[in-house]
Amino acid sequence: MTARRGGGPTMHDVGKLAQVSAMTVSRVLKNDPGVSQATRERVFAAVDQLGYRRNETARSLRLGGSGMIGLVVTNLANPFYSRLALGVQEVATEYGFRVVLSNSAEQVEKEPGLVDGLIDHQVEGLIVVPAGSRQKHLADAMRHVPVVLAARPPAGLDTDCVLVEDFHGAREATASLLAEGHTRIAFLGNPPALYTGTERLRGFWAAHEEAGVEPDNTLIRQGLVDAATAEQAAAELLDRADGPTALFCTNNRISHGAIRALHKAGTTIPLAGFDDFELSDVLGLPLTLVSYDADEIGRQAARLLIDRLDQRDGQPPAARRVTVPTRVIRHGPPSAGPGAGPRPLA
Amino acid sequence: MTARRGGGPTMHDVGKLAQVSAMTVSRVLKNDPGVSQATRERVFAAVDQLGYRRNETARSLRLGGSGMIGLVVTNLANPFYSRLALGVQEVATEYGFRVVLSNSAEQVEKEPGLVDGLIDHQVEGLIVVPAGSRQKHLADAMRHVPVVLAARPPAGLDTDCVLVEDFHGAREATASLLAEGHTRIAFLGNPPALYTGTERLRGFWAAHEEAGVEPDNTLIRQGLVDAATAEQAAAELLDRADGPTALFCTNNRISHGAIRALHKAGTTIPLAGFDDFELSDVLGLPLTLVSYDADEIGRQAARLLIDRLDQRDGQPPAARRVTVPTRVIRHGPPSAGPGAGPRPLA
DNA sequence: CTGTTAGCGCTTTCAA
DNA sequence: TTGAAAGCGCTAACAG
Repeated sequence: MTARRGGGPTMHDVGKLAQVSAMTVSRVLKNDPGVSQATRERVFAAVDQLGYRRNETARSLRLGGSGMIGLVVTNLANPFYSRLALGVQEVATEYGFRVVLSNSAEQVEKEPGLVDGLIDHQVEGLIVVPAGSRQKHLADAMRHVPVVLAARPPAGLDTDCVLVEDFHGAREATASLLAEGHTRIAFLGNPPALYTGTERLRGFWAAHEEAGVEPDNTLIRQGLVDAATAEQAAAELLDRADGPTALFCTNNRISHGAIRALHKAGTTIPLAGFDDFELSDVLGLPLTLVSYDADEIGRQAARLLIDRLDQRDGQPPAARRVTVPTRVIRHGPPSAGPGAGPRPLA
Repeated sequence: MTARRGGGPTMHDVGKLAQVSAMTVSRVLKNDPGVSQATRERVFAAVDQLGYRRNETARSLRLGGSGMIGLVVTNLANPFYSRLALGVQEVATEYGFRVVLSNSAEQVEKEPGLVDGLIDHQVEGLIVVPAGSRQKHLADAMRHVPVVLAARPPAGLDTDCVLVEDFHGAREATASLLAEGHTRIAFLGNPPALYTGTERLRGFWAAHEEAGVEPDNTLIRQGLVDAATAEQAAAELLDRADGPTALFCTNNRISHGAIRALHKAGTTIPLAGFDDFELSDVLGLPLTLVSYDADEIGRQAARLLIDRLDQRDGQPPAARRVTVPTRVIRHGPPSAGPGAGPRPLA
């Protein structure tokens, strides 16, 4: 077992050196106006000399609040989450809160433990991007602190959330493919248990209905969890004689897998999908991407949470739902339309 | 100002319900063997009923150790840092430590504040990827807790660090370009104040010397801080009549900028650089990338730190330096060599 | 303007 | 096997 360190100087030590009580040191450090300038200076001198740092742990205990909010995400390596984290941090800092980040590293089953851990460490609130569809651990968490969901709606919980225009974005991007004349568009999606998955499928479907095109069910693949599974699914579809003339991908990792499949097959067909990504514009592929501001999701979530913290004494406000807009981006060569069929790469 | 929450049930409350003292509750929760089975069960029942969670803040205060280590990075959106963070977390968890992540969001001047904040929150040790070359704040930090540096060496500090084979990797990648006959290779690098910058330039230079090629100083651009500045620098070089026949980039963001410049110029020449990146293999560009395991940097750093924490009572060990190996990866079409000159894109 | 007292929730130590 | 007392470092509330 690892030894724990005892500790450095305390306010008492500082006080002794500055010839005042610990209480006065506390006042000086808190910028309490009721301290003479002379004393103030002596205290600061003592602080410097001892290299004293106030113990926030003791402070939290005494004050009954840690000044921390917890953020739980699945995968920081995905820019979506790291941008979201930046947004949370930006707003939290502004309001004097510190953010403690927890990363479930793609393991859904770790999420409840992370949430509990954060609560044990006295975070005053939580922002969570739930990895799975089970939210019981979040209901438990809500017994202790306010919880705000990001990018996923609550399932049986009465709390705030920040969502992307999933339906709208998917419909718009799909419609753009349909407008180019594509009628055989493959859908590559994450597990239907995820809200974003079903919602984006709904948008995909709605665009078809509006265009009077019947979607081909055999071109719909859900349950893709990462770039590798997406690549395989895409490869299988591309291999079919009656394969798709365009692809729709529900997130950046799935797009990556699909792009890799296209590359390996040595062909290309138009691809639409959620999430813009780095270098998407230099791939030279016909891409239609649904882009949105992940930072903004984080900022909004932080605002909702802090607002709830401010209201802690009064009536808890009714659950709110904030939506972050999407916009469609076009990259690469203009689509040749479905007639051209799969195009060999240059 | 934000109200602070009072608090949920305490051990005292649990004890009252289970008809034991708080002390016994503490023992049960700690798995202390000296408690009767019957009592144990009553306590657990009370814990469940109240939804009790042990207050880690109070615990830390009493124990004189928080069980947390701090990690400071500049930019979580860069996969290098998020992978590193994963590695740290992996090892820390294994040893029962929690990781508190702090992100300076590219603002070098925020780093000292983050470090101080973590110390105030009683982290038992720190892992830092220093953003700049000034390390005075780290010297201050070392007065309180052990500090391990990742990806940068200490400058005037006596402490452990984990480094990449910067020199070796740069030399090897450059050598591969030289072997293809290139003699006019541009160097696009980050500010020389950063260790990785100068070290990678040294490798670049050494490869030239070994090949008997005189590097052209006018092709060397240092001080590039992001993709945008790199893009501009690359564009300027490509625009010259006596421009380079190949590029060397010192990190992923600079590579991204250079690739975009190539794309906009509508030409391509071989590019070598540090850091592999997503979709590098489907760009269809002749790339020579120096790849390494960022997770492993994090893991090693965590090991060094935890080892130091274990030795806290005894003699502090001498500063150690661990190196993580690099390997060179080739992507895209075989280089046509310098004779071919800039090649129009397909 | 400054100090004393008490206690945040927990655990170590000592006693029963 | 269990409990009482003391105190980790800090600060609100009350003196002086």
